[in-house]
Order: sequence, then C-alpha cells, then structure tokens
Amino acid sequence: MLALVDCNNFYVSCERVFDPSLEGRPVIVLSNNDGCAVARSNEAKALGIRMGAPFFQVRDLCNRHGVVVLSSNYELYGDMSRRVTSVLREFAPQLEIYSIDESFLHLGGIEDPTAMAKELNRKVRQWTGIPVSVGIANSKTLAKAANKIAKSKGSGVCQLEPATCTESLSKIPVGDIWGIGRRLRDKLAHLGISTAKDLAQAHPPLIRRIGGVTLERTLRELNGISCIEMEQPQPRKNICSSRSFGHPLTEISDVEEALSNYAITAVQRMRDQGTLAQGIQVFLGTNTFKENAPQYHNSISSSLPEPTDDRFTIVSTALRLLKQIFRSGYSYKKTGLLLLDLVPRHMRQGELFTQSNTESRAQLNRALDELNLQYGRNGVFLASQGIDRKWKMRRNQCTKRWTTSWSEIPTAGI
DNA sequence: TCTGGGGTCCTAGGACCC
DNA sequence: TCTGGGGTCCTAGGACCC
Repeated sequence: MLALVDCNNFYVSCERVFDPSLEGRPVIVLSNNDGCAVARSNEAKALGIRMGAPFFQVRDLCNRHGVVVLSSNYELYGDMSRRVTSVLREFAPQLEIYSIDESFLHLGGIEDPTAMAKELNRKVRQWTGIPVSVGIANSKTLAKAANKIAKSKGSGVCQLEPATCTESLSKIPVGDIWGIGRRLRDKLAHLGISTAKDLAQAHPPLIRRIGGVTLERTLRELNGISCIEMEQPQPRKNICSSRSFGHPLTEISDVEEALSNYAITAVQRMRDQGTLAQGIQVFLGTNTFKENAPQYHNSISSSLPEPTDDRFTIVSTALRLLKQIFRSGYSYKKTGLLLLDLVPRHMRQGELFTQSNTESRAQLNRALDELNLQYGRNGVFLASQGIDRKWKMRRNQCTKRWTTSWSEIPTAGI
C-alpha cells in the first residue's frame, strides 16, 4: 500500500502562511519573468484562470476581480517543501520525493492507512501551515487518482481499492490519469476510451499498440497491479540551466553575461550532487511568439577533454560555443546550457596525454564554494557574470524570503 | 508591451561490429 | 533470379511529468 501526499495549490499556500490576509481571496503566482500563472488558489481557479495562462491574457480579469498577483519566490517554496517532507518522514520513513509539492509514501505494515492519513493531514497543517491531500492505493497511478478525488471531496483523504473502485474510475476522464497527456487522450478517444474505467477494462495488447509499454503499465496500475516502483533519489544525468531574459538582447556581450550566470548555476547544482560533466550543450533563440520578427534558433554541443566540475572550464567552454552560434541582427529572448553525461566524481578518468593542474583547480573551486556558502550565492563571482545584468528577469511582486534570510525574517507586532 | 523552467522514459532508425 | 543473422551504440523525436 502506498500514499501520494500532494500540497494543495502549493505556491499559493506558501504565500498564505506568511500573509493570512490572502486566505479566502483569489491569488495567483506567476512563473519567471512574471510570464504565466503557475499556481492558483481555488478562488482564482473558479474565476476561470487556467494553469499556465499567460498573465497578459488574464490581467484585465485579475483587475476586475481583485486577484492578488505574486511573482514566484522559489527560495521560500523550496524551504517550505523541505519542512513538509520532514513531517512526512515521521509517518513513513520510506518515501520518494516526486516533485516540490508531492511525495509517495510507502505504507507497508500500517494497519489503518486512512486514519494515519487523517492524522498526517492534521499534523502537516499544524506544523507547517500547508494544507495537503492524501490518496491511498496499491499502485502509484491509483494513488494519484485517489489524491484527485481527495482534493475534490474536500476531506483531504481518499483510499481506493481495486475491487471496489470501478464506480469512482468511471467518473474520472482518462486525460486526468497520471501518464496520459493530450496526445494519448485524443488517440484513446478514437477508440471510444474516455474514462479511467474504460482504460482499466481495455484489451492490453491493443493499448500497447497505441501507447507502448508505458501505457500498458498505466492500464495495469489502474487495476491495482503495481508496475512503477518507489525510487531512491538518483543523481541527475543531465543538468540544464536556462532563462528567458527580462528584455530582448541584441549584443553578444549581454548574452555572454547571462550565459555565464546560468553556467555557474548549473555547475553549482552539479557540484552539489557530486558529479562531473563529460559534455556541454549551449542553445540560443529569439522569441517564437513574435511571428513577424526574424527568427533564429541554434544549439551546439561539444565533449569536454576530461570529465570536470571546474567552473572556469565550463564557463569558458560555454562562451566559446556561444560565439560559434551567435549571429548579430537578431533580438534574443533566451539562452541556456546543458551539462551532459554526468558521471560520479569518483569515476573520473584522467587525460592520458596532457598534464592538467587538476588538484590546484579543485582547491580553488572548493574555496569559492566555501566563500559563497558564507557570503551568499554570488558572494564571489566571475567577471564574465557582469554587474549590470540587463537581462535580469522581471519579478515585480515578489514576497520576502521569510524562512531563509535573517534580514527578511517576519516580525510580529503587539 | 507581455507567453516558464527542468526533468524522465521510450522508440525508431542509422551506423557500425563480427 | 538470387544478397545472412545477430548484435550494440547513438541520436532525434515524441510523449509525458511537475
């Protein structure tokens, strides 16, 4: 038996913990650059604001209905997520963090999962301020479905048993099932499969022809046969860092500055997970939404002479690759890079023919890590990262880092 | 004016090996 | 006229997730 715990409207709920006046009001949180609505309170959903809606398309609606509009504050959400997880661990030591607001819990040996889930629900709310919903079943896909039902019921907890859940599945559109996106939904519709129940009762070989082994697994999971195991966290195989610019850029020097910063972010994440990159890919593009403007998109990759986690090598390689694909005369919207084929640090294979000063470089990198730990991110930075930061993303309505910065800690008045 | 960012897995097809 | 059989590795593209 396993449970899926999902935080309700997570980013909005985080904001409400530190500003209770948002309770009961329509609230949305925007993506980077204040671009799209990526979290909505129930009141905002009721107004018809869709997930991922570009903000400029709903701005008037928001003004008319007094919707509170916030920029995303990932430092806050990340920290709140860690707090929620630490409470969950008290209930189920074996857990898989699936995303910033969802975890699967292994419930082996728990006698009354529903009672436990109710207690978990209460405790997370009391200790972190975040409301959660719990779906319980014996496969991940069914637990996801149960979670959806728990959210709609308002009770916050729902358990599905394969033998008795046919009725519930008949009310769930097949496109709402985990693993079924728009394409598969449309393909299935042609076969007359429109609900989760239809899929659960379909002929497996037919389903395999339509959606391969992945979709057949979904079918079996809906019948309570667990095919998707609980996973332990694995180091990432690739790390990507990219951002749209706050304003379009035309000069290579500005793009270089932005790319240097994204490269440093990627290297930091790679160093944190203890891996080395064997290759690097850089990409660059104009704004695809501006159909009348000249468009240019390109990417280029290169393998590194030896696996490395050295800032200087990564940044200089990224900038060299950027020079190769940059064309002047375009208005650029976005750049970024991928660190490819990451391998564990201890599996490093040295270069045969060249003498590299690996050890002194490693020391320098470690010193920079420590300085940045002590003085904050970018306490020390490379000159190529720049100071102007013209490309910086827009974040006009960002709340404070209430839980991770001493200078922004909340104050209470009496 | 204004449209996010970061991932995973699977499959098919090409290039190559003996 | 007729042109083997069995494999690996890599890449691109498609589909999905939050």
